[in-house]
Amino acid sequence: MNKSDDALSLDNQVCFALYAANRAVTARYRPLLADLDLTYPQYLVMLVLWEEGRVGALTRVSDLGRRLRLDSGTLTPLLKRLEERGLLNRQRISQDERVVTLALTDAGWALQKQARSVPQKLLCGVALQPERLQALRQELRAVLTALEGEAGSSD
Amino acid sequence: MNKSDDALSLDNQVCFALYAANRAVTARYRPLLADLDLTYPQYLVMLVLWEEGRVGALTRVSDLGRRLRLDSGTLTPLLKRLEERGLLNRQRISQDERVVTLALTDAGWALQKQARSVPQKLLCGVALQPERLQALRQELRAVLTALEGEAGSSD
DNA sequence: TCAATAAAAATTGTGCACAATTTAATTTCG
DNA sequence: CGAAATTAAATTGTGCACAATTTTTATTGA
Repeated sequence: MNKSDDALSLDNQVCFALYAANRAVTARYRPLLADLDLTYPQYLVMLVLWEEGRVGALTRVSDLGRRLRLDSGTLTPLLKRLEERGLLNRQRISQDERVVTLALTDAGWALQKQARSVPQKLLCGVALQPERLQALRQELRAVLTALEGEAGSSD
Repeated sequence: MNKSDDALSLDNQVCFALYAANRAVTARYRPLLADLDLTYPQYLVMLVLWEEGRVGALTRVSDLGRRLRLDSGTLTPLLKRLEERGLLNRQRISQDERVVTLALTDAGWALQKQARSVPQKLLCGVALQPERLQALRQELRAVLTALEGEAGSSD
């Protein structure tokens, strides 16, 4: 049996490539985010809050979950850590006491300034053309869409 | 500031696409692997052992780590679980007592038969052409190579 | 020789992910 | 109205990842 024919061969698995590449990218982020004292998932949460807060929207935990594809089991403890650090406040809304909304503090907004240089720094020293990365991003979005069965072109 | 220009926009981040796609793929695997009572990382370990055991090689924990880019902090407890389930044996070698080698049991080899249908089943119901997936795999390998600074075309 | 160094795996501790369940609030509908 | 169903978040428990340290064994070199 030829290795390149074998569906169980590690090297032939897109999924392993995805798994390994994801961890390699996250590892590349780690020292940059350490300067902000954030983990990668925490950084993603902050990205959403910076983006939605900018237009004056109040982000709910469920909104975050929809954007990041994470549930409350992951988000609740993560958000508590960010709250303890003083980056955001969590508050139930009076119209519906089940809902928790998230509001950035001044410290949370201040951190955005520091974070602006992260994407630039990340690409620095990586020998990959931006166009190629954008093509990859679109391919990955297509995979995500196909797997989720969603119309995912705008969110 | 235009959203599509914003480097801090979630939608523009290749890295988030990678993160989300990876989790979506793993989620797609989960029910298939549940039939084998394996997690995805456990499945990857078994793939390596099936592949290397086939040629009669004794796989070391360090070999696994190199292939999967995982350290002993991750592998040791995972391998202990697989050993407890009777899928493999861990044994230190006499030439160098620091080294732990892994040998599949009969049950470990038997599981390979069940696993053969997994790649097929995974693609079933996913509206993605195989050629496109292979192109994606190669792109991801290029990213991995660029990030690790390795010659990664053969392993 | 034997102390210093290096190497392999294990251990410890933190923080995700995610399934499953629980709690509390809201909505639906008979 | 008021019980049943639904929803949002929190909780509980398991299994990765990974940094940092420790333990054990092997190798090096003065």
